[in-house]
Order: sequence, then C-alpha cells, then structure tokens
Amino acid sequence: MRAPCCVCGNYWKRRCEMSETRKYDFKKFEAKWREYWEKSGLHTCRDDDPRPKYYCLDMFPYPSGSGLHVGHWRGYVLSDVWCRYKTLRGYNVLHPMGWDAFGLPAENDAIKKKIHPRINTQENIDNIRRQLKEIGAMYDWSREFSTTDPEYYRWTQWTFVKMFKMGLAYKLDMPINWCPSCKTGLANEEVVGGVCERCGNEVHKKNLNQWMLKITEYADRLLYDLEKLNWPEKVKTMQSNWIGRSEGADVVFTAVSGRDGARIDFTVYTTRPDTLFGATYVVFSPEHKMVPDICSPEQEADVRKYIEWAARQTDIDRTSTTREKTGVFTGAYAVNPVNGEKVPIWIADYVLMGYGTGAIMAVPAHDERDFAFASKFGIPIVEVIHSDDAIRNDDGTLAEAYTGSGKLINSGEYNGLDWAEAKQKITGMLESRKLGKKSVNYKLRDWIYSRQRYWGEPIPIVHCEKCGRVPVPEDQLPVLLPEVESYEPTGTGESPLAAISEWVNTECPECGGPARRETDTMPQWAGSSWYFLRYASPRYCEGVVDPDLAAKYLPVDLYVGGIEHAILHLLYARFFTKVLCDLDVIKFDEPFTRLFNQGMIYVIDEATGQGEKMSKSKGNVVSPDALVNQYGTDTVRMGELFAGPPEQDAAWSDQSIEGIYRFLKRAWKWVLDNIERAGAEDAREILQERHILIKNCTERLEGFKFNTIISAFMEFINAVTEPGKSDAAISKQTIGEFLILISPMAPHFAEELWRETGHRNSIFEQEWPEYDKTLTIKDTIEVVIQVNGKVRAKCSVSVDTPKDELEKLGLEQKNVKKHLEGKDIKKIIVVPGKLVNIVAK
RNA sequence: GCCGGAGUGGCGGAAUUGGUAGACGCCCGGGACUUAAAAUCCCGUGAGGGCUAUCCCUCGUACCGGUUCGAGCCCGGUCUCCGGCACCA
Repeated sequence: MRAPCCVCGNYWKRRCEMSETRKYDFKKFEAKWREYWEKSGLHTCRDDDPRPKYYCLDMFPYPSGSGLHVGHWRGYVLSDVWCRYKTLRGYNVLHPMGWDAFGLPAENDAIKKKIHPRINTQENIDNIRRQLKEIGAMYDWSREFSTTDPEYYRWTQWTFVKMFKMGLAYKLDMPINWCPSCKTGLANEEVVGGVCERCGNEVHKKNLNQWMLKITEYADRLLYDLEKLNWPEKVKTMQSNWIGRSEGADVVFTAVSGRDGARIDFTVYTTRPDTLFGATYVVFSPEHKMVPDICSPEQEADVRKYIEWAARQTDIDRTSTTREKTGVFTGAYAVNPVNGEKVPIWIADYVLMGYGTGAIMAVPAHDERDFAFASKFGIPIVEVIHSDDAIRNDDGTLAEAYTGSGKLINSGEYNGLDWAEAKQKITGMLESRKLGKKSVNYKLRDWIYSRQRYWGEPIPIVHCEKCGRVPVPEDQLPVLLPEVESYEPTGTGESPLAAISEWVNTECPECGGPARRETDTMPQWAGSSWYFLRYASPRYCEGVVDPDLAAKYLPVDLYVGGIEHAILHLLYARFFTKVLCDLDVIKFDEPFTRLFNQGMIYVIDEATGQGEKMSKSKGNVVSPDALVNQYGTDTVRMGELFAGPPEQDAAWSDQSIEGIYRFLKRAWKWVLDNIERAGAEDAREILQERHILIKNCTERLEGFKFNTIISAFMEFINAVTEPGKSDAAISKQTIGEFLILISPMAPHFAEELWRETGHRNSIFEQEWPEYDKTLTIKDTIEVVIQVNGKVRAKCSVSVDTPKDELEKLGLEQKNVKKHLEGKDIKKIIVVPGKLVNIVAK
C-alpha cells in the first residue's frame, strides 16, 4: 500500500523528507500540554508573585444545559490570547473562572428536566468546565467558585444586610412587572419591549410587596463616573440613556375638586417651565392617589371605568407610541400658578405614575403627545414659543407641536424673552414665590430585588410582629437555602420557601419572640454584581474580599463579554461596587477599568442566505467539539480570531477553518525544516521579516486587531518560504521568536515546537521579543510616479533616495513622458519613500 | 420618531488615518505530482477594453456634490442595512 505523506504530500517511494513522527499531529500533544500547564501551576496566579498584576476577566457563564458553541468560544479565546500576551510581557495575570448558577435560567432548565436545581446545576457546570478546558485557556481553576456556594452567598446576603442598614434596601407595595410564565416579579431592566427578557412572554402588572434597592440614590454617580471608563462609547451611551437624567422644575398647581370645591395643591414636573403659560390642561396618571378626591359626581363612573380599563393594559399596549391617546375628564379644574387660569384636569394613561410626580401640565402647542391629545379631545392649543420654523396650517395655527427654540409670546411679562432665558427666569420666580423649584428626574427606577422563586439567595430578613423587619445578624449568615421537595414556582406571589413552615418560623434576632423569615429570594443578578471582587481572595472568611488582596488585584483591568449585558449586569455591578466602596470594603468605585464587547458569531442559513443567531431550537448550532476533534484546538482558536474584527459580528465558516489548518501545517513544516540548519545569524532579508513580524504582531495585539494578526503570520511564512528566501541563512533566534509570537494564539502548537526545538522550560516563561524599527524598513522600496494623481509608473529605489533624485527619476519614465506630452509642469510633489506626483496642465 | 454604528471583488475582510484600493484567507480556474482521486505544491483571479499583450488605457470603495496635487478616509446632502431607546412630560 502506497500512501502519501500527510505533511509534504509526496509518496513514500520518493523518500519523503519528513517522517511520520514529524507531521502536525495535534492529537499527540494538545491534551498533554493542557495537563502540563495546569499541573505545573503555570496558570495559577500566586499572591506572593512580585510581578505587576493584570486582572483579565470573562463574564462568567451561567451553566446552561446546552453547553458552549463556537460563538461562546470567541470571547474566551480573545481574553486568553490577551492573558497569554500579558504573561509574556511580564505580568502576573489573574484570569479566573466561575459560575453564575443561581437564578431563572438554571432553575427553569432544572424544572424542565425534573432534576433538582442543585444537582442539575452541578452537572451542567461539570460539562461546561470540560468544554472550557478544551479551549486551552489559562484559567486559574484554584479560584473557581459558584454563586450558589454557601460560603459565597453568605457575602451576597451580608451586602444586602448592609444595604438594609444603610436604608438602601426597603420593602414597598407596588404594581410591578410580573411574568406569568416564570411566575415571578421582574426588574424594569428585565422587561424588554413589554416581554420577559428570559422567556419572551408578555409581562403584566401585579401588586406585590417587594424588596427594592435604592439604585436611584446613585443615579448621578452612575452617570458621571461613566466618563472615567475605557468602555465602548456605545455601552456608555446606553447606560446614560437608561439612567435618563433630565433637568426641569416642579411646579405647584391648585386643584379645585369637582366633588366639593375643595382646593388641594399638587405638583407637576416639567422640563419646559418656559411654556408654563401655554398649559391648557392638566393630566393625572390613572393611578394617581388624588383622582378619587377631585372627581366630580357626573364624571365618576367614566373615570372609574377608565382606571379599570387602564389597569388591564399590558406594557406593550400602554407604551406603544402609535396607539391613539385615551383619557377622560375628571370634572375638576386646576389653577395655573402663573396666570391664575383654570384649566381642566384629565386622566390619561400616557402619563406614568412611576415618573416625576405622576401628573403633568399639558402644553399642546409645544409637546407632541399633548398636541395629539388636545387635538383629539378638542382642548385649546395656545402657542407660547414663537418661531418661523414651526409648521403651520394655512390659517396660521400650528399643524403640529413645535418643540424647538424661540421667543416667548402670550406669556405676560416674559414676552419677547428667549426660551432658554425664560426657563431660568420662570423657575426663579416660582422658587421665590414658593410655587415650585428646580428639579432633576431620572428614567432609572429603583431595582426590584424580590423574586418569588426557589433557586436564589434567601433574603436575610426576619419579620417580627414586635420589632418589624429585622436583618439576620451578620455572624449568623448565611441563611441557607433549605432543601425542599417541591421547588416549582407557586404563581401565587409567594416563593416555594413559604410552604416550609419549619424553615419560615423562627425567632426574632432582637426580642427572641416568634417571627417569620422572608421567603423571597434575590434575583439572578445578585451574585454577579460583585463576583469579580471575590476572585481576589476566593476563600476569604472574614468578609467580601481580603483588603490587602483587593488592593493588589482590583479593579478589573479588562472585562470581556457580550454586548447583551450593556445595561443590566454592568449597571448593577457598578452600583454594588459604589455601595461597597461607601462601606469602605474596597477603595475604588468602578469595577471594570476597560470593557471589551466581542461580536456575536452567527451562521448563514443555507435556504435563505441570511445570517441567523445560533440557537438550539433552530438546530443551527455549530459545536466546537467536532471541530476540535478534526482540526485541533489551535486551529479553532485561530479560526475564531480570523473570522473578522473582534468587536463585530461574524459569520461562522468551516471553509475559513480549512485555510487556518493549512497555514498551521505549513508553519509546522517550516519550523521543522529549518531548525536543523538554523545557525547564529540571519540573512538580511530574513532578519527584516522577523522584525516586521514582531512589529505587526505587537501593534495588532495592542490594538485588538486579532484578525489581522493571523494575516501577519501568513505573510511571514509566505515570505520566508518563497523561492528566493527559503535557502537564506536563518537563526535559531528567528525560529524561537516566531514561536513566542504565535504562542498566545496557538499555545499548544507553540509549546510543542518550542520543546521540539530543544528548549527545557515552557514557552510561556519566555519574554516577548522586541523589534528594531530600523530593521523593519526594507532597503529597496517601490516608489509610485503619478501624473495628476494617476499612477503612471513604478520605480524600485533605495529607501534613502533624496527628493531631487526621485523627481528626476520620475520625469525620466517612459510612460510618464508620454502623459506629460504637450503639457506644462506646474508643480512636483515628492513624498520620500512613497510617491512622486507631477502636476501638469 | 430619537440616538448610535456600518455600506470596499463571487465571499470573510485589509489599507501605516489624506499618498500604489483590494493585504491575508476562502471560493473558483489552470498546471505539477498520481493509473486515478484526495492531500500537497506552483500560477492566475475587481470589471471592461486595446492590432507592437511580461505593455498600456478606462472605470471602480452605496449614491450626488465639494475641498485637495492627490479622497475608501475630510466636508455637505441622499439612500440602504444593522443595533439601542421609544408616550419618561
């Protein structure tokens, strides 16, 4: 049987130059080196290491049942390349991994499989850990933990107790977002377009007694501290919009009750105090507490009907901007404080109870929503800001609301003022007359922290009839999540924990009397809001984090993860960090100095040609397992990097992987072909290629241009194997440095060849090579000769050819002369080392 | 509607930030090796054109215009796609 050599492709009868043992057989060494790195402690970050630290963190996964696909690999490969590079640059790199294992996804998966969440979660963790190890990433597994570990959630609970004591955690009856499918309340951030972020079902309002965290108290700090972060602008903008700070004024109006004529003051919030004279009606939110008190007997039935109807609306209906406005008149009037005018009070669901004061002054001339409402219900529209830019009907009335700048009209003593000035003046006047004041509002709401589910951290509070809400003493934490028979959600608004009477009934820590435990659990985001701190001292028993080690490792230097956490997780983590900073647990108030969002990997649907997200239900998931088996980890790693700019989405391509695999085989052969003959010196052109490679590789790594790094290596191998250069003298240093440079991307490949070429210790204990800039410049370069900006000739010249010589050379070119015929030379522009442009007319 | 981002060959994408557009890879075509295929290696590959075809010309970075000796890159306008927010007063 004749068979071709796998490496060189020649038949054995032709005396293959490479033996069977020298082919690129990744299966022989990839697993071996992974085991070696782990066992020799190469990935373990030691606290006594004197090198400067570098903390690189991946957003830790929640252990889903479906495991990792090639899309998940992307971020992990990227961060690992960076960590290995930083290691070679002389840093003590902290690169930990753990599990975000509490919460809805883990629990829903467990319920579906009918396996207890604790057991199911553990199985999923084991599977994902195995998959993660296949990536060959240098995780320090000695620091691994799960948010479900009692020793971990002890401190999640401790933080809650501290927040309770600071007044940041409070309980409130309020209508909240309720997911009927997940059978739990949700935070505002978890409702996307009116549906549950997790399961996609429509969310309803439900009145529940909820634990809340006062994140709004930190709104300004969360907003202004964004400035100091090296984060993608997009994420900063998203957070800033979510916080939604606006400046305006609170204005006190007086309501005249339609029932008994009683005068009751109320406050509206407006960002446009300059339009106060244009307020032609007032709107209360249907949930506003004053509505029953002011409603006239004639309108009472209509009002009640409307309130009931509004309560039944889902968030989707209610927040739809395209829906026609609805509302009813209350029969009451309000007195405008600036001109004493009486305007009708309506209720309408376009005014939200949760923002501002739940009541507005409506200025239809200068607000689109008010304009639509007033037009529908025939309410007068009074223009108070004049501008020629306003869009008008033929009769001069406004055709739509005018929201731009202008001068005041119909505004008494303020007529003629510019709107910006009027804002100041009118606010000042209101303040001096105690009818209003400057005011700031946020779209950000307090964080609904209660979940009516089993699989979460129990909220460490005890309800005592005598003492009220009492936090569990810090030395009695953690409050362990009890074992239960039935962990399915009840749907009643109470968590399954409420059914366990021996757990619920306890003693009051203060008076010792009978008391009941809080049965709500914390949301999924609780554990992930501070886990990055824990990695600095994962086994620390005295607190959240050992202060010395916190000072050593924190904050996180680079945080890598998907854009999907732009608001939720990143905002919560920043909030927790600021609270813990205020508690003096840590000395910094921003957790992640630099953030990198890797793009998604999608697949092209063969039928439609469209890119689609990988998902189990579509059956289009590309599993790395088969690819690793066929091509090896290093090929898949480089394939992930080569797919495109790391911050952009990219289509997965098996064919592209083939190209990488070919490259690694060529590079493998090049190293083995040359190592025997390699000496102490390089030929000039080889030395040049080496320095160009170091320069390109270093610059592109620093710039996170991972896709073009792979190109740099391909160009290098193409150059050194081209006919003229393949026999040129080459040094052992060039081969060694090539391996060091490629090691962050292809660690197994590099380590194997490093040892194969006679080195004793690991390649990851080496130093990153430096380049000499002068050696990256080639001796002869091609200079372009242009006539009027068009390329007419190319000349190969020495790199230091002076200007005038280049000019002369350019004019001598045959093709240049042809194009200059009959023309006068006006100007000649010479860019040394680049081009000559002859301007002629 | 508002706020971002992006439009470059058959495809993924390069381009030192104003200086040779299409690096590198994929696909495809041709060749070498082979009885043959696979693998491997070599050559070609933006479109169109030219009678002195290893040479040369025209067009070409979504579209229209501008600045400049020179524009994928800067400026003004238009279109398309993608993401986020969306009755927040």
